[in-house]
This record gives sequence, C-alpha cells and structure tokens, in this order.
Amino acid sequence: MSDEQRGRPSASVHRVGGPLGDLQAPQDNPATPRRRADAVRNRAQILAAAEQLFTEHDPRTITMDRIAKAAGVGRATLYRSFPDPSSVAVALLDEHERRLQGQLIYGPPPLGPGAPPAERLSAFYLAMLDLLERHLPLALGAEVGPDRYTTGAYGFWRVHVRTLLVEGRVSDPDALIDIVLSPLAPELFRFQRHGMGLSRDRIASSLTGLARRLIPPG
Amino acid sequence: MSDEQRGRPSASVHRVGGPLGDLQAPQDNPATPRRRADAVRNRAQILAAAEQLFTEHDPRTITMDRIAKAAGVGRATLYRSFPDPSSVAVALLDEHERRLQGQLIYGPPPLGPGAPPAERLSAFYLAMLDLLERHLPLALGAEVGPDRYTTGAYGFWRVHVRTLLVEGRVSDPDALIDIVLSPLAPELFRFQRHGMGLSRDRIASSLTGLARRLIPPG
DNA sequence: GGGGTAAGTGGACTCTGTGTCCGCTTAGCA
DNA sequence: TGCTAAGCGGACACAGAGTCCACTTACCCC
Repeated sequence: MSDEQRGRPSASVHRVGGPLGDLQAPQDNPATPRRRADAVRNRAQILAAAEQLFTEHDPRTITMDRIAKAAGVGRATLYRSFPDPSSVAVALLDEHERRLQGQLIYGPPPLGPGAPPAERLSAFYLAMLDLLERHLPLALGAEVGPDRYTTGAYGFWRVHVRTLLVEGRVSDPDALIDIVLSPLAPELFRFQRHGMGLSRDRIASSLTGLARRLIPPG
Repeated sequence: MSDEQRGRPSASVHRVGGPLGDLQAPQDNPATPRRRADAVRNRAQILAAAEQLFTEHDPRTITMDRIAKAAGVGRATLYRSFPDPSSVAVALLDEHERRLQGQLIYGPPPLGPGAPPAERLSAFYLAMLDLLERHLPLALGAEVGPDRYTTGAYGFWRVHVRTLLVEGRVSDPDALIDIVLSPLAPELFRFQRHGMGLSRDRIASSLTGLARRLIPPG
C-alpha cells in the first residue's frame, strides 16, 4: 500500500508536480480496486475526531489510542489508515495547505504569479502566518521529530521560495531557501505568539520587512 | 531540590546575570550541604556515558534506561540527577555553550563588544554554526518538544541578539529576535547540512549575508 | 577510629502507549 | 442470496517512563 493511501502524503505529491500533483482523491486511480464504503466512512470519522482532539488538547498528548476511541473505531482500523498521530495531523493540515498551494500557482498576485518576487514572498509569509494562526494545533501535532522537512508540503514551500529567490537574483538561492522558511516553524510561531505575547501584526511586519531586505527590489 | 542541581539549568543562570550567572560548580553554594563523593562520581559517569551515546546513536533512541546501563548506575540514580534524556544532553551542551557565552560578553571583537552590530551578529552566526557542527548530536538530543525556547541558553541568545538589534536601530527588535535565531535550529541545520548536502561555508555565507541585510551598516 | 544518620543507590513494580496478529464481520459483486 | 476478501477490532506482547522502598555507604561528630 502506498504512503498516500496510508495518510502520510508522499513527497512527490506536492513536491512540484505539474498541475499540483494529484489533487483528486486517491480512489480515482483505476489501479486501486475501490475502497469499501465503511472504510471511507471510518476514515472520515477518524479525521473529524482527530481534528477536534488536536484542537482541544495539547497535541503532544494525542495518542493513537485516544484517536481510535474518539472516532469509535478499533486501534488496528486506525493503524490501517495512519502509522502515527502526527500523520493524522499531516493529513488534516494537508487539506488547508492545498488551497494555499493552488493560490501560489494559479491565484492572482501578489500571492500568485505576476508580482515582483519580494512582494510575492511577503504575501507568502502572510498567508503562512494565517495558516498557522488558524491551524496551529494541527501544525504542532504534525511536527514530530524531523518530520517538518520530510513532509510533502515542506517540499512544496521549498520549490516556491526557490523560484522567488532565483527570480529575485539573490546569490546562492539554494542555501537560502530553508533559512527563509525557518521563521515559519510552528513551534516558533507558538512561542512568539503565546509565549512572548506578540500580536499577529508585529510578526507579520517583521516578516514582510525580512522579505523586503532579502530580495532587493528591481 | 533546585532545577540546576537536577541537571536542567534554570533560565536565570544564563538569562543574563551580571558575571555570567554562576559559572562555578553548584556545590560552592554554602547553603547546599555538600554533595557526596559517590554522587559526584556517578554524575560524571552519567555525563560521559551519555555524551558517547548521543554521539554514536540516533539521539531520539536514547532512553533513560540506556543511559543508566551505559553509565553503570541504576535508573533511580539517573533520575536523581536528570528528569529525562534531553536534560542530560542540555547539561552536556551547556558546558560548550558557556564558553561562547563568555566570549560574547567579555571576548574580543567581533564576537565580543566593540565591533559594529552587523559584524557582531555575523560572528555570532558563525560561532553558533561551529557549535552545531561540533555538537550536533547533543543539540538534537536536547531538542524535545518546545524545549528549545524554554532552555536557559536560548534565553541568553535572545538577550544577546536583542542587544545587537537595538544597537543596530532596527524597528521593533523584540519581534525580530526569534526570527533572527530561527535559522539556527539544530534540526534545520541537520537538514541543510546532511539532508541537502550543503557545505558549512555555504550556510555560513547565507547567514552572514542575512546579518548584513538585517542590520544596516552605520 | 567507630557509630549514627541521612543522602544516595538500584532493582522491582506499575502504568501507559505502541504495534501486530488473528478470528470475526460485512460490503461488494455475481 | 451466497461467496470472497477487504475491513475490522479486541487481545496480546513489548518497551519505556516514572516511582517506591529496603539496603548501602559517605560524611560528620565524638
């Protein structure tokens, strides 16, 4: 069974892929026999229950057992779809991230193509900030160990940022990509926002300022 | 028993403290009865064994049990000094970080006082990169959950960076501190260095470039 | 130097979560 | 309506966390 079917999106899906990889549901693949109705229903129950759990409790306390209990399914059923709690969060987060990914490629400027790279980077920062603001528990739940960098979504952000950096004529863009993305780490956002009590706007201003300095206008 | 004695350095130790907090050993405190020789010996054994474990194995697989076994002590003895594996790594890392902390305050420029803030920030980036390069396993082992931001050492780096940002006349320095520090996350360094195969020098160049752009010369 | 005392020690024990296995159920199809 | 295998879920074994308590021994005092 592929990783995608098991809930943890494979890197290739978002990695770059022409038209956004496969945005359609997995079962559209003719090679896949067709998923049973009860399995589909269970998966939906799991996702719904998990979203609530992650939102209402400390993401680090969410175990496979709790998710299964909350979804009203057995442990093995849960394991059939997801290997661990963070992959459930990743799947959930995925839906929200895909919308942004679509906007980055096809949407209107400054998020989409057409605006100067510095402005697009600023817009990207702001959009990611919104994503974090709205779905912080999921973003935190999706972070287990070095998962942040191996997740398909991170690969997508990398490709996007790289494009902007190249377009902006910075030197050695490849060495700068992950530095540009580092202020968007969920754990960091949480610390700034709730530990330090910074407002969304102050963080946003700092990030747009950073974008402006990183990519010289022109 | 204080946190410091239990291995996890309290925030105040590094936070800023006049002469570097208390750099001398804990037992110099007259209020502390005096530690028994066997306890001191055990602690040293634990640290030595743990350093080797963290260096030679995946930091995430290091358990309290393994450390105790490797050090030749019982589990409870280990728990007496450290609450979890990451705090052992923190204690180990601490020794190396204190040297750098001393240099930042008392050392010669550009690391210490005297150089323009942009240059001092660059020097700080390079020194931190060296620390990561040399002690990456410990740095990774010290990272469990949101510990990065609650550790005493992180507080020290914050104070230092804040000073430089204020001196460099950037707008809203407090919102920029953690953004400036974010590219130094151990997990990120690991990804850049070993996942992406970037050389130390390319990362260094990107960071010094970043420092130059963030703090305008003058 | 010997005895008292409390700090220190270490193994055993419980608890929680993980991951797998296997017999039962039931959806999908002919 | 009956067949078949995908899907299901409880049970099980295992690993690591954290605690407890009876034993040991370093240190202090006489």
